[in-house]
Amino acid sequence: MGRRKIEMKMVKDRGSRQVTFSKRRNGLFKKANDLATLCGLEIAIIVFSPGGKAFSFGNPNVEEVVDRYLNRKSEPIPPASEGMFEKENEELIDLVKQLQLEKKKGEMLEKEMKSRGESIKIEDLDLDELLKLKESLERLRKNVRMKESELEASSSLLLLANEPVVEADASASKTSI
Amino acid sequence: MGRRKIEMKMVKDRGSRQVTFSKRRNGLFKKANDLATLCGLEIAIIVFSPGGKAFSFGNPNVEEVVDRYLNRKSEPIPPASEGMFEKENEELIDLVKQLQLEKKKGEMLEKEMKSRGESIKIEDLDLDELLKLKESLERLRKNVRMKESELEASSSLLLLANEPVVEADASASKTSI
DNA sequence: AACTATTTATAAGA
DNA sequence: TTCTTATAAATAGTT
Repeated sequence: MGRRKIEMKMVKDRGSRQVTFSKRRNGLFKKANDLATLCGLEIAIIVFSPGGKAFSFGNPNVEEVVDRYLNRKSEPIPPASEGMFEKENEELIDLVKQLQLEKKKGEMLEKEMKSRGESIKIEDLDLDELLKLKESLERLRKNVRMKESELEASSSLLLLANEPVVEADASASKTSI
Repeated sequence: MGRRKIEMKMVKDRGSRQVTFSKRRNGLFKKANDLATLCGLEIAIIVFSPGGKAFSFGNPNVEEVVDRYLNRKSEPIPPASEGMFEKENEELIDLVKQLQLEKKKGEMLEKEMKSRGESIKIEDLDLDELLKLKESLERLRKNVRMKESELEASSSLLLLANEPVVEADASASKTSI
């Protein structure tokens, strides 16, 4: 589905096959996510890459769907309640406030992480969450930039991301995450 | 993908939802079949229809893929090395990609948030993104926990290595997140 | 189920 | 690898 139609048989070239796999896996997972969203249903995809590595997508998660499938149970997904959103809102507000605090204090988050050293636990949900939010904001940076009329918003996000503003130059256009 | 673009939220009308499900399930399974054919790999999809009925696709079959997925031996975490780091790094990247796929699911939370009139000094667009992100993070939490054992080592490393992002050029090592 | 006007996915290319 | 872009494929609304 691109420049040319391709034969539906195994791609011979190893490199091309890996590229095809990566692209189509992303597309497949997106389709699955769309389906889950549009129809509000449970779905799981498990795929082993040409290299033998397992990739998976699940709504709400792979294990739950697989378990339901293997045990032929059919429990409806509990709908989100009003109270739950209230709770989430409070958490979000706290998160944003924390991030704003980080913005003012500069490298506080990094220092905090370092000071806690090896004893840090993945179970520390707040910190874990902040880290992932930071990661996501890094990705958002690109999208926001695409909207030329919102450069200030971009700046805000960059500040919120608590990262130094690193303008990509010609030789450093590669962005992790 | 048709006469009009549709909102990525649950289709309200039951009939329409069923039609959407049927069409997109066929499309999804075809995509999965194409991927399996082109790349010669194992894949399984399990999905429960809005009516609670199970549909599945598997190459070579669902059971084999699920069994391989559930019984794969958790690979011993190799001693810290650059190679190991990159491997785990990519795994985290995949998780974040899944997070991004799900970030559109925060619509209700978003509206609820706005109705409360909480005035956080960020542009609406940015706030929207943050809200979606927050929802995504909540939904991703389970998956992250599932991967916990695999990611713990790398996560700790990433936390400790939370230096300002260094954009990699051709000669630099890939170290960001 | 079929039909199309559009949107989306993606094979090549850069 | 990431990003374009020309083209193939999927599909929403309709018949």
